[in-house]
Order: sequence, then structure tokens, then C-alpha cells
Amino acid sequence: MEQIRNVIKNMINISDDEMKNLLSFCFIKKFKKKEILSHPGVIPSEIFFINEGIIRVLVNDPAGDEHTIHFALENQFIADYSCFIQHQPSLYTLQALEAVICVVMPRSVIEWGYRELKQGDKLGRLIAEFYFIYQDNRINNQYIRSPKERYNSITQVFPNIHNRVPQHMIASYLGITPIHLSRLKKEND
Amino acid sequence: MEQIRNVIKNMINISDDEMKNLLSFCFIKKFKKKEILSHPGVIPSEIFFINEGIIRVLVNDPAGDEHTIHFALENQFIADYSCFIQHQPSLYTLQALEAVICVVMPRSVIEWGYRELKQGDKLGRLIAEFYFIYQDNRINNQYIRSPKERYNSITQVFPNIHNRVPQHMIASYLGITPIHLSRLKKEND
DNA sequence: TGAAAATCTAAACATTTGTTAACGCTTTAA
DNA sequence: TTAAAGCGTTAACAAATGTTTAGATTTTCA
Repeated sequence: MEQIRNVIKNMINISDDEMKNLLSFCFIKKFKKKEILSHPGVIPSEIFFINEGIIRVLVNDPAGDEHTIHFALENQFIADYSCFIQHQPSLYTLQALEAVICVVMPRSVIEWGYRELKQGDKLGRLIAEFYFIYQDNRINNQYIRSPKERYNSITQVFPNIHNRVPQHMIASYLGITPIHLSRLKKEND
Repeated sequence: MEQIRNVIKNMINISDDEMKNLLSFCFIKKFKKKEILSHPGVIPSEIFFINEGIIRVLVNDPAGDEHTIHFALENQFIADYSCFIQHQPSLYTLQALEAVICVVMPRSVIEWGYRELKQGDKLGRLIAEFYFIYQDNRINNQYIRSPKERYNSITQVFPNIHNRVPQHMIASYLGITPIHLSRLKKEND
């Protein structure tokens, strides 16, 4: 629990007692490569914190095709946070792309944190703000940058992604076909 | 200040004294149609709450073209929130599309609220979560719905938008050209 | 280890979307 | 009140991106 402790400590002031209590409600869980952490249609009951490995978030469109909408890396929180907040059935699938070791924070822990931690709401605010900024940047890029430009700068958001994720998932994340990404790479030379 | 009072009351528990103090730091400001509320390049120093009117958020790409990335309606908070949080020069322009009456919340008020209000951080968390959900939905739609489908459902997000905003700005928001939107509408019949 | 699955690239063709130019209509503002 | 600006549509053409099919290579896992 060393990693999550450090991440939280960097965001809020929290006493050793508070931290001990908070983490006593959490537990470690491991997933094999390709395993599903969270299925669509189920109301999310937990948030994951990644100690090791990489997780992709994907959604299926009405035609049944998969779209990779996000990658989550080490030391990040991940969930279908939108549905988690709204107590709604999840739209997304969370899948381990490598063997994953993560900390599971059940919903009851989050709620306990908001109630009992002095800076619980602040922690929630900072995390929501963090992902808001990430999304804002994404949406902005969608308007002002071409797929090629977005491809060329993807490592700024996901360092080392090219060595950890198949190219066709990156294409999917960029909103283009793998064939088209192949073409764009060729142009780059 | 009746509207903002109601919106805040619906989000958190706040005493009459707290509310009085909070709003005493805020003030009403009016903008004419087409007037700019906030310019790019300036670190945002305030958040606006719209009593009346409609505001569009736009960004200029490197080629100098405008992209409408958001509309803000009555009873909503609006700012370049990402840059506001990060204390960075704004990327966006905020422009009144109608005569606007709004409440201005200076940064000092927000910071005061986080320090002094019992549920200040909770209010911040709920607002950040609200916009996170909005953005998540947008990003999701980008992957699984066509421009035409997004056009057909735009009133779910912006009620009455067609009577308040020129069509070419809606096209811009959807990420397509006005000519193309015109074509899509024709197909709809 | 070896067969099956996954991955990347390529070419040919199809579809979608953008660009330019033109026209009529409405709104704006001097 | 009237000239100018803004708006929505259309057509013809251009560019970007998707689809299908195929083949070569690498990875997976039984």
C-alpha cells in the first residue's frame, strides 16, 4: 500500500491514524493479462488504484465494435467514474493489458472517507479536478489537432505506451482505424 | 442572487450566515450580445454563474479558425475551469451570444469558500464531478455516435439551442462544417 | 514445440467529410 | 432606411478516412 499512501499524501493533509483507517478498508487484488476488472451493465462498486500494470477502458458501440477510450497506468485511480458517481450501470469495460496488481477501494471506503476524513472532500475534489483537466485537454485536442498530431504527441499523456500496447488499440483511442494509423506513420518519414 | 443561492443550496448544507458571506464577495455583471467575458492568454481570475443569457466557449486553432467547444446556459457555472485550476493562461474565449446577466465569483471567493465553508470542498467536488460527467458523456458519444446522431440528440444537453444559437456554431460544436451539417439535416427527412 | 491467433502493412476501392463558389434571405447597424 | 454583414443551402470537386482483402511476421498457449 506504499504507492497509494504516497499519492494521497501528496494531495491532502492526512494523519497517520486516518491513513491507517482508510487503507485498512482497502485490499490488494491481482489480475492476469486480458482479464476483465469491471463489466458493463454493473453499477461500479469500487475504484481501482494501479500498483503495477496497465488497464484499458473500452466501450462497445451499438454495432458491437470495441472502442478504446482510455489507458490507465501505474499510480493512477481508475473506474467508470461517471457511472460510479451516478450509481448507474457501467458503460465501460476495464481490462488488464498486462498482469495487474491493484488496490481496491470499495464504495463504502470512499463514502467513509467523505464522512470521516478531515480533507476527504478535498481529496475527492482534487481527483475529480485532475480528471476534468485531462478530459478538457482531450476535447480541446479533438478540435484543434489532427489525428496525426494527436498520434505524435500521445506519449506526453501515456509515456512508453508504444512498448506496452498494440498499435491498433492506440488507433482506436485516437478514433481512427488501424489501417489509417499505419498510413499516417508512413507519412511521418 | 436568488438563482445562485438556490443552486448552491441544492448541492450542499450551508448556513444562512455562510451563504450571506459567500455572496457578499460576489457581484452582478452584465454583458451585451457578442461581448467577450474572458480572453485567451489571461490567467482566469473568476468563475461566472449565468442568471440570464447564453455563453459560448471557443478556441482558436493554429490556423486561426474558431472552434465552438461549449455552450453555457442559465443557472450554470462557466470558466476556463481547467486553466483556472492550474493558474495557467486561458486557452478559451468566453463570449455572450445574448445579453448576459451573471454573477461573478472572484478567485478569492472560491479560495475563501474552500477555507471557511464547512462544505466548501464538497461543493467544489460536486461541481467538478458534474462537469466530469458531462465531459465523459461527450467523449463517449464521440466514439460511439455519428455526427448525425449527435446532432439529433443535442437538445438533450442544450435545450432550445436551435432557437438561441446560429446553426454554424452548432456545426462547429459537433466538429463538422456548416455545409456538412446542412447536408445531414437534409438526409434526416 | 507447433498450430492458432494476433498484429502490422499494403493496395484498391468506397464513403464521408471538407473546400470553394454562388445565391437568396435575414439581420444588423450606421 | 438602406447598405453591409451574417446566415443557411446547394452543387461540383478535392481530400481524408473507412472497408475489404491479402500476405508476412510475431506472439500465444495448449
